[in-house]
Amino acid sequence: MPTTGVPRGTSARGQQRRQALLEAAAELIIEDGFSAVSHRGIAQRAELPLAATTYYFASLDDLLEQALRHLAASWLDQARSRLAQLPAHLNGQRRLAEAVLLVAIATPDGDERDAGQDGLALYERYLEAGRRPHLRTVVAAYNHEVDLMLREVLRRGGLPHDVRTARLLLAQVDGAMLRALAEGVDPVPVALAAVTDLVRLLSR
Amino acid sequence: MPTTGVPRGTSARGQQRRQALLEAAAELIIEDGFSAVSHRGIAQRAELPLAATTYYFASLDDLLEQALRHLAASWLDQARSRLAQLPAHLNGQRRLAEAVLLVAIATPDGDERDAGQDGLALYERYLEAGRRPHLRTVVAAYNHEVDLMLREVLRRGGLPHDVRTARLLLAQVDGAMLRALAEGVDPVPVALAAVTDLVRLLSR
DNA sequence: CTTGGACTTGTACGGTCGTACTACTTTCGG
DNA sequence: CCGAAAGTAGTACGACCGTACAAGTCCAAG
Repeated sequence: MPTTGVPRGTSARGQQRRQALLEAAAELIIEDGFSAVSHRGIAQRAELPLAATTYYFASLDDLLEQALRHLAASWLDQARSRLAQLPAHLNGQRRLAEAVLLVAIATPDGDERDAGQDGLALYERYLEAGRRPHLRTVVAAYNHEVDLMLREVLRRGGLPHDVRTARLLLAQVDGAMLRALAEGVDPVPVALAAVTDLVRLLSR
Repeated sequence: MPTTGVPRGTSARGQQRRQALLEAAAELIIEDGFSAVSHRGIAQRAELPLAATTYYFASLDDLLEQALRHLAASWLDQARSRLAQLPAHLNGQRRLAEAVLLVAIATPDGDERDAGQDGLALYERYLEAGRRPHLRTVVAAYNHEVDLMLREVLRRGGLPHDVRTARLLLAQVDGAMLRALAEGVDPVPVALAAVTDLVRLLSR
């Protein structure tokens, strides 16, 4: 269903333009943060006129919500493809911890990145959703999917794979990452150490 | 040292006004979020003219940094006073988990609040610090103090009280709180359950 | 070919923003 | 008591913002 009562952008070209705007918005969210995204910024990034942003989307809120949905979907896609590449049995706490990070952190190009600014967007979604109720369902659905994947990782590691444990893992990753990002430390090693500790506790 | 080379607000009245502005800014950060705070909003809240905000502070960034410092200090004060009221021995995993939350979460009026919007500011500091390097030291120092208090709580609970364990606890609280806030769930019970699980793992 | 609706886009409106500036008042050492 | 410095505050400037709108183009149905 379209964003307004009036049909907008139903043609092939229209859908292309919508998509271009959403991707531009997603990039800006990652680079500059949620609150720094504007109609004009999106239009410039997508190389489209300003008015295109108001033609295809009812409001900036609407655009941002759909952009977040787009982001979450691509994050999930990546996490799923990473999970698919993992072996059926994860031996060793270190290997298990690495697998947890692979599905819990959706960095753009794998773990080679230092995730300087990019990681922030991953967590800004929490804040933004807390403030804007209509984003909550998006985040809740995303987190639920991550829970499921983490349970699968736990299962492959021979650990208890109930929901509580999965949530424990995700919260640990989020908390450790966020702290490292805030303190200007490389977040991935910090999160890896934290998750390794937690995995060690779980396998006692 | 003053915020600029020129001495500003050294008089008694000047210091009062500075403080009023900082407190107004802190309240606005908590209520509306970091990015929604403006010179005009602060001035209105403090019942001072707009120009007072630019007279006492070199820039909005400067004002926000000092406001965050003010907030962190008051959070630490509260956490310290709560820690002081705790018994010397914390018996039981539930009691220990509650103690962890008491020092790790600086809600304004204790745990009676549902921490609807207020909790967000606690975590928005992470995001803002990640984006603005000069805020990192503030957050890092705050977190370090919380680490120390959590180690004391662990000690009173008869659990290993090294830094790693304290960081594990804080990350768990932060991750669980943030998720609950984002999903619109009452965050304190969620965090309590998560910390209880972690404490159970630690005391095995 | 015509015509009506979808699509496109330059432009403009009203608003808020950070900050600078200019007068005015208060304070206080000499 | 006075003059300089500090403090105070009203106002203005340029920039950016979300959004509305009118005038244009395009295209398929009649």
